[in-house]
Amino acid sequence: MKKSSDGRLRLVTWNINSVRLRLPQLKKLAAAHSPDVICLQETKAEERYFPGEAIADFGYPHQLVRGYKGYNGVAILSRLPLQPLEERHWCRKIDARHATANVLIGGSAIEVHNLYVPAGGDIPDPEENEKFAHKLNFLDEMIEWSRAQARKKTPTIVVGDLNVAPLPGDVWSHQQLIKVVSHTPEEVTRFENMMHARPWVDAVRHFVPESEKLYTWWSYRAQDWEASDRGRRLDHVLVSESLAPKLYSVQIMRETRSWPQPSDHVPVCVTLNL
DNA sequence: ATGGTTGCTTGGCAA
Repeated sequence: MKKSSDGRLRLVTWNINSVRLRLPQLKKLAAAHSPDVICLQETKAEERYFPGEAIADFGYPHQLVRGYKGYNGVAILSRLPLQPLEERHWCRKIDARHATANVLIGGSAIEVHNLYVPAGGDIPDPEENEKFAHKLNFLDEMIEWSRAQARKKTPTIVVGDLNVAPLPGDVWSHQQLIKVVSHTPEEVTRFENMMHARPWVDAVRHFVPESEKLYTWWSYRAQDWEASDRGRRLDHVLVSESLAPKLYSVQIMRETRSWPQPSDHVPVCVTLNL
């Protein structure tokens, strides 16, 4: 009997910054790497305008889409069947920052959470900047949420644009970004507490030492993003402990930042041998 | 030096 592909799961997370504008890039990514599951953030499309048929046509018929007009929006696209789960209402808002489903593979299920954490504005002070306050509250809720499912047996993967670069090696200059939203001690401490709460394993740092610089985002504002290389690692793949031994490889798809009309984030790909 | 670019909701936000 022919061996099925049940043993391998390849998952990509990508802040696509408009799914309609970058549909050709999504198709190219799917063709190049053939992931089983693609988690998107910042789709920026109402659900009725989400290009679901086109995406099904290039291989992802199972879809869970959350979206609003113009901002936020997340989606889980899959070659494998999905069993939608109820997303949490973070910070008492309904804002399309969370999509969650069981991915059914080889007779078992893996719980996938796709999250888009608020960026938090420019001023790193919750008193002066309500967007930063919202971000800190969101991260506090992620700690509680992780704690609530501590040592749960369900194999779980959390991915998304978490908008925090937790390690000095996750930013181009730890010193110069210490007071910049995404790398402040307030955010980093919360991120660490969230990681310890379930606990989660950082799938990318599982393979790449902390001393090595790693980025998934480069600002549109740089004259030459590649030459200046002032990036940050904002996009993450976290796995529950039982999945850590099954991690096979990770890849940050830096090359997509050079594609025509790129997103400012690049996809992160993780492969597990189940 | 407090700029710069992009994408959406066409004009002012959000990132």
